[in-house]
Amino acid sequence: MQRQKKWVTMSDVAKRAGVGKITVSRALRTPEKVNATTRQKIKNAVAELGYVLDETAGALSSKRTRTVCAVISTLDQSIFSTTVDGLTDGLSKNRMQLFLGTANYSSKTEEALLQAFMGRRPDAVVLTNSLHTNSATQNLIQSNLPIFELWELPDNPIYAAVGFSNFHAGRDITTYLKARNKKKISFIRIDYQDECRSRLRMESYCEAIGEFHPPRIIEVPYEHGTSAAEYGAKGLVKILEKWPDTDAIMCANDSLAMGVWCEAMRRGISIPEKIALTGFGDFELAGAAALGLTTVQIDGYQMGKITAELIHNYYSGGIDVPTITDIHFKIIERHSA
Amino acid sequence: MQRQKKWVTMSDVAKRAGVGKITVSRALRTPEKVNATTRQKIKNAVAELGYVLDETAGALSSKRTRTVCAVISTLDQSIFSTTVDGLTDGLSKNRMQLFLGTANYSSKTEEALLQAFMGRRPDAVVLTNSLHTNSATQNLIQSNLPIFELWELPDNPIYAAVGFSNFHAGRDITTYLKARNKKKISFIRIDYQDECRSRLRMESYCEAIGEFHPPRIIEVPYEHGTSAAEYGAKGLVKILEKWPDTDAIMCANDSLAMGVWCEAMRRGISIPEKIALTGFGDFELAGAAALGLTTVQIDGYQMGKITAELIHNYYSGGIDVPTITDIHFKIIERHSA
DNA sequence: AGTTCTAATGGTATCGGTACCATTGCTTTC
DNA sequence: GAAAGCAATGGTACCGATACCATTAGAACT
Repeated sequence: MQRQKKWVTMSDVAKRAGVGKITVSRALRTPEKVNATTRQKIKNAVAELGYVLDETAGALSSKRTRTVCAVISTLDQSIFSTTVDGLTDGLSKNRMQLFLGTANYSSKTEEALLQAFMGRRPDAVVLTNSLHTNSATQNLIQSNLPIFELWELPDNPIYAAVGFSNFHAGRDITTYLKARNKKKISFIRIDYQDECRSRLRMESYCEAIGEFHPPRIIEVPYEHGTSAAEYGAKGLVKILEKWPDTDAIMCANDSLAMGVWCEAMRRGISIPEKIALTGFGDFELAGAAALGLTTVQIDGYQMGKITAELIHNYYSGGIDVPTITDIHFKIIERHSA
Repeated sequence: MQRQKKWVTMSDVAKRAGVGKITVSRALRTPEKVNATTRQKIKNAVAELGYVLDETAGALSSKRTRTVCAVISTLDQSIFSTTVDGLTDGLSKNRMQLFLGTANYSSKTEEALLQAFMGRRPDAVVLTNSLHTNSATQNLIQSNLPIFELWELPDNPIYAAVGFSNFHAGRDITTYLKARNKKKISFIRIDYQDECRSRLRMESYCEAIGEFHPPRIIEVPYEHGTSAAEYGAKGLVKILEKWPDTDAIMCANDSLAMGVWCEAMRRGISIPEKIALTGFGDFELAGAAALGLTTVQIDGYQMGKITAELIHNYYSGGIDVPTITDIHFKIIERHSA
């Protein structure tokens, strides 16, 4: 254990500038309330001493930590990374910072993480896992904090939701394929523990397929270490076995679609002539320079940024936070379907 | 601005359990120093009141915030996401939490972010950007905090580095291709602002190519909104124009390689028969089920986890933190080269 | 019995800021 | 000219934990 640096304190700055420390506080927090000359003196003292305001102490007395805790499912190869970028960017504009934790699609882990995070007394909580344990939900409600659920629009948000309708997304993609005269549409998804968003899209696929033909669903439970592309490749094989007349495949995400695409290439199955293919997420690999995948685009960065702004509004007064903020989705038409 | 919840305090718990509040503190921090029956009474009181220890206050008096600040280049589609997962997982084991910020490959932004982060009085700082402004470096040194530079092994780390040799990685991949009897090897990279890691790999490519043939390098400055795959696709076109006899392409990352791969498919260029292809990073898309790309694998998760442990060691006493921790890399041989 | 030691517990000061209220001096208003 | 208003500043009491030292009681040893 090494020595701790002795930090310069606000009193040091005050002494140096020849003012009271409360004036220093004001000069840093609400400069407009301090006379210009005084402000300059303080500014100089701060620079000379290399003072950095201690948010830790400020948080304790003001009861505002200016922190937000985010629990996300995973960062690895996931749709949530842009959202985190948007969050951190948006928060830093308002001198707020983000605590990050990953729950690996487990609501049990999420609960433990939230417990730990509550000790940080955040000003807001952001969640991307769709399912929470009862106990976690109770604690969140009792905390009386603004809780933001992202990437979906639940019927009863704990506090507020910023996202889009997964149900509509699944429906629209199905409709899109039907409109392209596809007759036999299959669906592939990975069944992550405690995740229900791609299930929603599956349900809407079923509804949109309706009387058209019985649903054709490949659903594989997630196992650690197996890549989505692998599931996709295997999924295609299964589909060809079970339903050889399939002429369109909807994938629950772009990584799955990549697996399907590559396996199709290997087998000489042309896309979209023989089988049309759609994904979800509009990952980099979906772009025209790569797979050219028809997919659903969601602006994850914007979702994070908007959430940061809503949090700011919540504490700025006057502005009510909407329970539901729909950022919508967009079907990006490329040459795979 | 909404009402704040009145949190239960340690004194409330102490009163309920009929002990002094310092005993409550001990029961929670160092349970072994408290009598079993007392501990149980306190445990009950905590449960009944739903008490959550306020780390904010604890940090102020103990001068240990149990937080770590990480500034990463970007999360989006990047190699750093697994590292962040590893960090958060590793830290939470020791009741520590991670503050995250993204610097978008700009050392100016990194500097601003670090300034803000210093206000949080972290116990350690983690950086993935390779270049820092002078002022940022000075501040970091003066902070006297353990600073961890990741994903590389600089000659003079500010405090400590956890990573691998980018130079060796570039060299080994070049040697690998030469050993496969490749005669004309080109290299593609994106020139990000304030980033020098892929440049290191490029330099070692030049060195390893040596007298073999003049270096063949395609280097494109990064522009926001353009995907790596797009650069890859365009890069292949340029290479075919400038050096039609190229029989191997080294890409500075797997996303670039995907662009090359897809463009090659479109043009009917067979990989690896006509042109061998290598990437860097071993992203999901490189896997056997997808592109089957020969690439360099780095265990980013482990890098984060190890860093978390080093931070813990630093504060646990006794154990010295090594200046350099080499986690190595591995060439994964698949069918693209 | 007296001394020493240890385990268990508590009292008080303190960490470094901000909230709240008070004060000062000057301008404005009727 | 007195009252009221306002801008600028400061004093003091906290916020909710932990550090540090003190205290107590009983065990162990001489």
